Amino acid sequence: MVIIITMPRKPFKTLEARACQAARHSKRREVIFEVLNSGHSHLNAEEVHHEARKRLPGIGIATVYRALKFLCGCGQASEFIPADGVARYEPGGSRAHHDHLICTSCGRFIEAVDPAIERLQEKLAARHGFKPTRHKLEIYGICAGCAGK
Amino acid sequence: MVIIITMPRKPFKTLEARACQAARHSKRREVIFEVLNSGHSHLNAEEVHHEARKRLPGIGIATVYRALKFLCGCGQASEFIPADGVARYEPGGSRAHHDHLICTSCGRFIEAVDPAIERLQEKLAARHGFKPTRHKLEIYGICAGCAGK
DNA sequence: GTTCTTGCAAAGGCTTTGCAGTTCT
DNA sequence: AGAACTGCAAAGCCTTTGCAAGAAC
Repeated sequence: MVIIITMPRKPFKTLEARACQAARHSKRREVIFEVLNSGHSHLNAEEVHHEARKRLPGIGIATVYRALKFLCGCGQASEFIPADGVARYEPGGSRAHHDHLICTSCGRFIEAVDPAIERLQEKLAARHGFKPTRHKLEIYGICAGCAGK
Repeated sequence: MVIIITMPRKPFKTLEARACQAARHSKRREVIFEVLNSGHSHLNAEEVHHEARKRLPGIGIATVYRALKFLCGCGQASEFIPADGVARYEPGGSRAHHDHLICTSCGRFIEAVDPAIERLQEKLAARHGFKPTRHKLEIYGICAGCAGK
């Protein structure tokens, strides 16, 4: 049986260079880009909005959502959706790929990569005649800090 | 910095045996359990509802959601949330763990497991002082069928 | 009879969209 | 001027919840 995934949450479409260049210089987008790159990471839209407001008090949540989709489309940000279904955003595109260890006790996100796992994933996909374009690995559990308590 | 994940979508809580036994015999729950085990897999709540209606025309969507959470809590079903943020359900608990290859062209879900990857994931977590409880690996790409076209 | 379950409708939470006004080129 | 961007409020979608009625024990 074939299951069709309908995507009510519109995935950002990868924009062509043309579209990215057609973009105008916008203070809002710049600020949102800065927020993503300011050390805070894995922020959700609301948190990005909160940070952005500190710099541009009038900025609206819709603008934040629009800018995030735009940045994702241009490869300047990436979106990921953890088990609670609420999108979170990181600077950069897939270039800086990494997986996540997510602490279910304190909510901390730890970034990690293991080249060996990456290779095995490729092989696993190949074994099923599948051409992978991207993947997502999330490990939920208890982080070192929380385990110590 | 620590990020707290708020979980607006309430994760099903693992029910104690007591709670599972306190449950009454309910035709609805039985039917929903059957739907999950009927060969259709990776159904979302709406699809489960649709199937369940064929057998019990009057069943409501709220009942479906409640039953799914309940079954997940008892380990008789498991929930997973793919990149579109819409929950999908499978029969069985974590016992029958597997990862997913998801075709972005036709929407097909392919189940796969690779013990070597599982082991490496454990090691990766351990390397970060992290005690994993569960994990999720999704590989998005093009399946063999779609690639052939 | 008490406790659990259900349907319905309403509410919630996150995200997108329509539209009129604003900004950039 | 023309095209893109923005804020606001409204709408959408998926999911949860309150409540009165129903079913199970």
